[in-house]
Amino acid sequence: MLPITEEKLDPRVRRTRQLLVDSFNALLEEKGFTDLNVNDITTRAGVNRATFYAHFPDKYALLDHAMRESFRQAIDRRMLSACRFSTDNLRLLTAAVCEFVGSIHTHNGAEEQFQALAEAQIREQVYGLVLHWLENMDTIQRCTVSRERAATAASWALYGLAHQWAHERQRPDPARFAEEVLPLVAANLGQTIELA
Amino acid sequence: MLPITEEKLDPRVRRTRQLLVDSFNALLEEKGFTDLNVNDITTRAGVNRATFYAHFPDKYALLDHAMRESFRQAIDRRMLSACRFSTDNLRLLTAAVCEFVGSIHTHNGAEEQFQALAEAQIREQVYGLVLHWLENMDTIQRCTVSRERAATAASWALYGLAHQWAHERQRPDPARFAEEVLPLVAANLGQTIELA
DNA sequence: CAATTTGTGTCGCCTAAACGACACCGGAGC
DNA sequence: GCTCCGGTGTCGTTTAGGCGACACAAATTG
Repeated sequence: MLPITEEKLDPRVRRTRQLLVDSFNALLEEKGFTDLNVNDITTRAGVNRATFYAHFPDKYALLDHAMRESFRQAIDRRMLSACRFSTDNLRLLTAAVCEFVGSIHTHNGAEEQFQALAEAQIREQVYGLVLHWLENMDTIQRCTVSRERAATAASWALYGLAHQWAHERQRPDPARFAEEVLPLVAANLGQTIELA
Repeated sequence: MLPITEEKLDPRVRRTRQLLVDSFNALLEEKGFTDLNVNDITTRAGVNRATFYAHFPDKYALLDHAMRESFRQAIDRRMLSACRFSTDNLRLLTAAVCEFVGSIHTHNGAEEQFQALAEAQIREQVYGLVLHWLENMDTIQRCTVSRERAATAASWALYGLAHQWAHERQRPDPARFAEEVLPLVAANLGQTIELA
């Protein structure tokens, strides 16, 4: 029941999606999200424009997909999805979210709709991961609220903190910041579990 | 009539070929040419094995293609194919061949059939380039031999010198070596043209 | 204002590539 | 000897993608 959704899909599909995502990310750095059209993306990807619409309804959907992929990789790289809950992992997750939010903030700070979609993606995945952790806890104590509510609170709190951190002019080290705010996030989970 | 053979071919074909070439080059570094099979190549490229045979009859043909591409890029990068003849360009070409031969020699020194195919590819292209230069000369003087013969002599001499250079234990700088042997190569062309 | 221009989204026809199955060969091991 | 097996090469069927054309909306421009 690992969250590894390694869909064994047609190599052509996988390839085309990757090409589009890569092209999109490159253009994002160069031109920003707003002035960047489907034609740019497909041309650079070496893919026909019609093919784009076979995969994504519009560029917003691609942004959504790209963000999901990008953030998922950031999580996987730290081997957080494979692990179970621990205060260490929670700290690592916090730092990871900070770095991710920070990087997109510095690069695409002004872009409105961009931020919104990225935000939703990140929260969604943090929610999923935290919930996954909670479900696999062996010591389930003091379940005053459902895991879902706890996960919701934790994911929003976590993102909010990262957001604030990203907007500070003099950002402290992500790891240090994570250490600092750990109790706040843990408090949300503390309603369902007993922290070590 | 530029040698830019930018065949406007189906993006799928271009893409697949590139994937195969990249995969091939990577495996070449890791395992060498002999122990490396079609399955390895296609698996890494994310391409079906049958597709490989739609493009190349066997791995030798792919090596041929990869060498051609690789060397052509090395030439294009120095903008030699776009230029006309000059002693400077001849010097640059010599240095380029040395570097290319040197790199494949250090990496795949032992591989027999590998060397043979690479050799043929390089000579062929040097021949084509030199011939192109000769054909576009404006001062055609003392044509005692045909351009084709001169190009043949020059390309073989050039490769031979690069080959010897690559086999020396203490290789001098390619540019320096090119300067040193320039008269030898130029001598072959000297039968058809008057050097400045 | 009308006349472009630029970007978007869709559709039908055709081809490259995926997939699985097949026969073949040469070597390893009983 | 024999079988087994990994690698090779081919074939028929199905599907993703390329291509051009189309209608449409939103700027731009004269």
